[in-house]
Amino acid sequence: MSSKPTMRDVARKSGLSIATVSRVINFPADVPAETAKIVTAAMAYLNYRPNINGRRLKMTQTSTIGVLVPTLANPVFATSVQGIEQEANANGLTVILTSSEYDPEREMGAVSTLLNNRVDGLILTLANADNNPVVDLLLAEKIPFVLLFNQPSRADIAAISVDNAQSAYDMATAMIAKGHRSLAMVAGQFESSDRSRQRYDGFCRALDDAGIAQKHLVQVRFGETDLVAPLADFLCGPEEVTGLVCSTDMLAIAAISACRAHGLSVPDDVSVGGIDGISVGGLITPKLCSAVQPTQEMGQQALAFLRGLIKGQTNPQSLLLPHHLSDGDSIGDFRRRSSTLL
Amino acid sequence: MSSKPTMRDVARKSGLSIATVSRVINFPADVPAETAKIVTAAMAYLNYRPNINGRRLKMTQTSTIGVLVPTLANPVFATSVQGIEQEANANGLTVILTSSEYDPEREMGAVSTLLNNRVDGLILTLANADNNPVVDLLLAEKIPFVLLFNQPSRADIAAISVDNAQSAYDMATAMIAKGHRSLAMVAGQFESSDRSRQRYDGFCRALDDAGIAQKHLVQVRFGETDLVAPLADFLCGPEEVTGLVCSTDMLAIAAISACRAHGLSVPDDVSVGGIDGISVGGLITPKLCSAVQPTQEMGQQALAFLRGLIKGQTNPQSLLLPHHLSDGDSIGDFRRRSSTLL
DNA sequence: TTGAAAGCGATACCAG
DNA sequence: CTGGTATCGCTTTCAA
Repeated sequence: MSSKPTMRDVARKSGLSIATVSRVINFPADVPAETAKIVTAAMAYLNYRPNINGRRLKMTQTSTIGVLVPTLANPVFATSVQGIEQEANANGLTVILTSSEYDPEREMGAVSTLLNNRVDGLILTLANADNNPVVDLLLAEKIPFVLLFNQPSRADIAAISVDNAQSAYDMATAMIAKGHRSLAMVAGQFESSDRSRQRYDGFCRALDDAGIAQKHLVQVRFGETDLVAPLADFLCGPEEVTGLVCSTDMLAIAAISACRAHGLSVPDDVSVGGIDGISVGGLITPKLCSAVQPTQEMGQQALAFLRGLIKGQTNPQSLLLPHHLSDGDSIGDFRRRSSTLL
Repeated sequence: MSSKPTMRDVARKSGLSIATVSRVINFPADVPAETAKIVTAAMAYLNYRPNINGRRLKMTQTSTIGVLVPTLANPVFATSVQGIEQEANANGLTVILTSSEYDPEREMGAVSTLLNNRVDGLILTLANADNNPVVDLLLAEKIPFVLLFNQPSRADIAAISVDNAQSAYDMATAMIAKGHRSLAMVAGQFESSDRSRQRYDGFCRALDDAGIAQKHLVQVRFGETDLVAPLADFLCGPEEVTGLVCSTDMLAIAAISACRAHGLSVPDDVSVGGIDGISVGGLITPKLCSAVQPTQEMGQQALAFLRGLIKGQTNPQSLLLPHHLSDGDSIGDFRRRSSTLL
């Protein structure tokens, strides 16, 4: 009485068998409407609630998927998880959420938890997609998974991202075309973001192709949002630059604050470009340019892809979403997109 | 062989019983080091991974908690979930995530899913905390839960929030003190956010107390981020106002964009104030004022509170976090706080 | 210190 | 169309 009613209780109440109760829940079509009505009434009367854990134990599929992101404090990941959640909800899947806090060491633990839960598949954003023990484990255990935002070098791993190196290359090249000869890249730490490294590689290649030898790099620790000091040398010190290429929109926003703090007007005195999984944008004097790839949709895509893998209808494959440079205010777009109600 | 190893396999492999295996997993202290070593070796050899669903079925506690937020696309909720996740992780709890998309109709379904999962407790941000069937259900079934950001009128419901009405009152009052006589409130739809209504109430009270009869209200649909048209009447039309009080930081950001689009400089031509679960801030000419209550910590607090409820060590109680008006750039602070690495 | 065995709640096979 | 029953993997007495 005090404890929750089970199928057994419903069966007793309705004078039918537990097997029949199970049928009206799972295969209503296999049961006469009359019978179904009796059972349904009993369920309602008892306030019955199927215990999904019983089902999970019995079935091979758990209808559960695991998600691992660095942090939800970054809107890029948060909105992608929102997309995953939406798509999961539409397909009767339950989402278990974990985060690594950008710490590669914590990834394995988080994934272990997920696997102990016997998730049907995983969607992950890892610090480093290559040479990652988590990836090896998943591959070995043949658990379906798709990487989100990571761009692994192996092509037979399921992944959804933009071309990180190329997008940075394009942005730097565009800034160079506008006349900039002295550029700095603002990036996250490579250990906790392979995207950063890939984008930096693209940045360097662009400068090489333009015959610019001097490459500046400002690396920012995760969580660091005050770029006033880190950028001092470049904005008003000896290494004066005229343009910044930022690894992410969030860094670009922070960089803009720093520019203003140093008395520079953006984008008049300095140009700032931010790259994201969602957007490749540059503040290029005198107009800003950007292109937005909604991360929410990327999340939905990732789950759709994962569902295909789980059903065995699809093969793992790396998907590169197109990126564009176009006119518009990248940062403004970003902000506007994020602007929702509390 | 093809299927995952179970405790039975480990027992067989180690020549011990399944009960002993269970013991080394759950009560290592109750087992001789020698025995434990054998079992551990067998587990490693077999690549054993406990199936949490078996345990969940047997135990009354599932070590799982359910979370429901309107959306993760709003950084306020996303960071709070991040805080929950962090705290859960630190306590060996698994988080199941759902979202309502701001649709009150979807709340019950989401909570049902959570309850079917037999979560130990819930953390929820509801459209309306009062007269909510979800709350009634949870109360009736005696499932521990804590509301986050909601400020229910009943005091015996666990909740963590700021004083919505009072914070809006304070902000409006501060703006009036600066000389503003014509103010408008920018708020979300009341049906999907009781916070909005409570804040609007505070706004009205402030105007009443100041003897200002004219109260302007601009209500914005969820997802709407372009306030140029909605604010046209107030920013350059017949109803010219000199200050905007926004229900959330995100709305404030959108409002600022709209001001600029209308050729107004912020905060010279117009003042904008944003209220959030995290912050009560106003852009008050000539200086911005704000105070930040980190939502991430609110999430952590919520989970800590919930754990107390689950253990029966605490009683449900409504907690109001203090809010402040102080100097600083509310919007800038917000952005800086959000600025992390991809 | 260890093991046998009884469930936890649901699914699904196989008879009736 | 319906019901009995074995089973999923694990926890937890109760004996040995």
